[in-house]
Amino acid sequence: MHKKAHLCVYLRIMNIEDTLTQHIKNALQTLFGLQDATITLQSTLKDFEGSHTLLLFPYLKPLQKKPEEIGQAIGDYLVGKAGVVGKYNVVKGFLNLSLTQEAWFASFEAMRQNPTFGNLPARPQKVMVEFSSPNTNKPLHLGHLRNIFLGWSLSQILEACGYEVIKANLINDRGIHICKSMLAYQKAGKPETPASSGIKGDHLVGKYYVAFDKALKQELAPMMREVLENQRLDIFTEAEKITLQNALKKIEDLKKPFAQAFAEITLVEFENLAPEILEKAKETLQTQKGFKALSKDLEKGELAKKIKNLASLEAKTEEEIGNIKEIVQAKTVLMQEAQKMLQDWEAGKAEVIELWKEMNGWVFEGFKQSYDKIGVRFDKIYYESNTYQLGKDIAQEGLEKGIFGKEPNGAVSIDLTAEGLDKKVVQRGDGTSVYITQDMGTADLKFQDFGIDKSVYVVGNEQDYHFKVLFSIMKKLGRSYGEGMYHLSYGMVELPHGKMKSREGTVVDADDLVTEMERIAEEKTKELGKMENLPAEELAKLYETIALGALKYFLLKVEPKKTMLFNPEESVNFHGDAAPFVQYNYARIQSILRKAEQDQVQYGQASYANYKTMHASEADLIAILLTLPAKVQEAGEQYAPSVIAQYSYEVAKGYSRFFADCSIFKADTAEARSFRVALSAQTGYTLKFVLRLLGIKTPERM
RNA sequence: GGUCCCGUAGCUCAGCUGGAUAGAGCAACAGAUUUCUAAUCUGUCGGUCAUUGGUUCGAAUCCAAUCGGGAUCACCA
Repeated sequence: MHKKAHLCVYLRIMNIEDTLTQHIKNALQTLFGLQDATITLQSTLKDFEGSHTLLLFPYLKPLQKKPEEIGQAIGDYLVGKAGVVGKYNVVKGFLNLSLTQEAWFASFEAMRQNPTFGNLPARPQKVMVEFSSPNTNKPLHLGHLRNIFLGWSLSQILEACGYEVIKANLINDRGIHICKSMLAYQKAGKPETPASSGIKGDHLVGKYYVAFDKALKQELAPMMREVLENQRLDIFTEAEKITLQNALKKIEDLKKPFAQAFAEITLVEFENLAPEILEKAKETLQTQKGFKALSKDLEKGELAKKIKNLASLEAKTEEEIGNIKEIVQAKTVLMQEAQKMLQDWEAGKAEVIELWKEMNGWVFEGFKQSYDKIGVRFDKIYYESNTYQLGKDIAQEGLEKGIFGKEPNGAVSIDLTAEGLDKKVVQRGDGTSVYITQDMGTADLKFQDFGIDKSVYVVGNEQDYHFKVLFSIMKKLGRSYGEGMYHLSYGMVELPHGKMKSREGTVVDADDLVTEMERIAEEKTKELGKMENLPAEELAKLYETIALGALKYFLLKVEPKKTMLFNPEESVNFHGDAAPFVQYNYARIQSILRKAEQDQVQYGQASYANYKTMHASEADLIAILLTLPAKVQEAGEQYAPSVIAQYSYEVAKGYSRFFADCSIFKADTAEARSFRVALSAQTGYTLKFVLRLLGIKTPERM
């Protein structure tokens, strides 16, 4: 009872912003009779004295007074009344407030007393976060890692925000992609297994996927030549012929403007350029390919314009060739065999199912190892082989409700043009599912399974449109969770030379990357030579903690929707704005706490009750620590782990500065020493808290 | 072509519910350790916030147009 009342007092003082806001409201009303004025508080810029700044601009007009006048009046009121504000200064339209030492101590104490500081009150809502959702034909790569880390971190953040969170993974274990791997495996004719080959299951299956692709290319090349050069179309249906002829005509039509534009270019024009660009240009001119890449290297000007024009013509031609390829590819023996296998799978043909189960089993085992390694697990795993037929009843339901309509051939569709979207088919004319059919069904399944209020999808931004449509449909159908659907859309991770392309072997494999990061972590640790006394087992754990931390932080600190660049040579830093720096500060704090224990330094409130002269970096650090709940809330509301990542760096930097400015065990007074240990402990709590939200571990020493 | 996203320092990124002199890290340069972890701290250098116009007391931030980059526009997934 007593304890509870005690806590309430603290909680009231704790939120300085709320307290200040309330006092300022009172001031405005008492002094000027202003009701319900908007109050904008922001943190004070470095160069000015104070910690909180009130913007006075909004009051200038209604009060018809100068900002200095208003600022002084409010400032005087606050200093007189509140006991929170010690002094103030007014600069132009800004009222800078300095808090009293008592206010800092009181808020610090409140924070310390709250063992779950940073967690928001529980709310009776369930949210499912679906992430990872891999295909089972190849191993995880860097792009998947961005997805997985985002999903995991968001789950932790939402839990801290008080939601009950279900982490779900929807594995795409069926379809043409896995049939390709299966077919290649079958054809290879030797009974290779992960055990026999020593290759991790997902990598082994990926190997056969690549093999299929290679064989397909070989088969396709002469066929494409037949079509493109000899225009022989006898193997195609009439409808296909028409499409192909159209495409061929377009390509033909593009040739003349291309040749014309090409003729206008002379090598002389390139001669002023850097030698490496000249080299590139020569090659491009010779092969008449790669104009797009070349145009990126050029400065603005006449020449760049010409090259750009060529690049655009080249792209159009390539697009047409792509269209042709799609049709021709379907005629290859390999693709037809793969399609046949898919049909057999759907028909439940025993030997196909058996092989499918075996190979998927290998992949799942491989994925499990990867997930374990990066510290990720799921509460629920869905398999698309179980869900891909779902959603047909919803198509029916939509028809009955008049939300969907029928096409002449029986396809079910929805017209979303009123919302700026298009018409979308949700079920084929033959009654079978399309992609969105199963997503509708799965959305309902998730609700049936867990009674969720919100549903988050961590999926790449190439599916932005798809989710707009899906969410719109589920809302129209009146689903209770419809308003709570959110697409956490993230951008691609690009490499210095451009996109990752599995076919060109420029994919950064997730397992390889983690291993490489651990190697670097080991190298850096050894360079520093501080950890030589640690047993090998603990060292290995430390390397893993640092390596994964660096990688996760690197991928999480950037706003999700932005395309980001990954440069293997230099991207994942261990210094500055990076996880190892944050972890390092945590480790330092643990070292301090160990020493405090050893020296039997008390650091309860009583031990520093008489400490009065706080250093500026101590107050700054408290101010940073106090914003934890606000940061958690912001990150949750915006679905933005980047907010937490940036905050973790802010905390670490604040501590690092404090550490440099204030000696702890050699402090002038015992009070100062105790307080600084307490401040370190609270910082340690905060660092651990936020790093956990990012899925990053904290080392006890490093 | 329609729609959506992005464009901030040499590089990678913050800031974008409008507020002071646009911030960090990396890189470069100059300092700091008889001291609790230097994977650190302090400082210097570095910017027409893509461009133009508009709204406003005030715009990197909101609106419009333009230019660049990307994505997407299937009865594919």
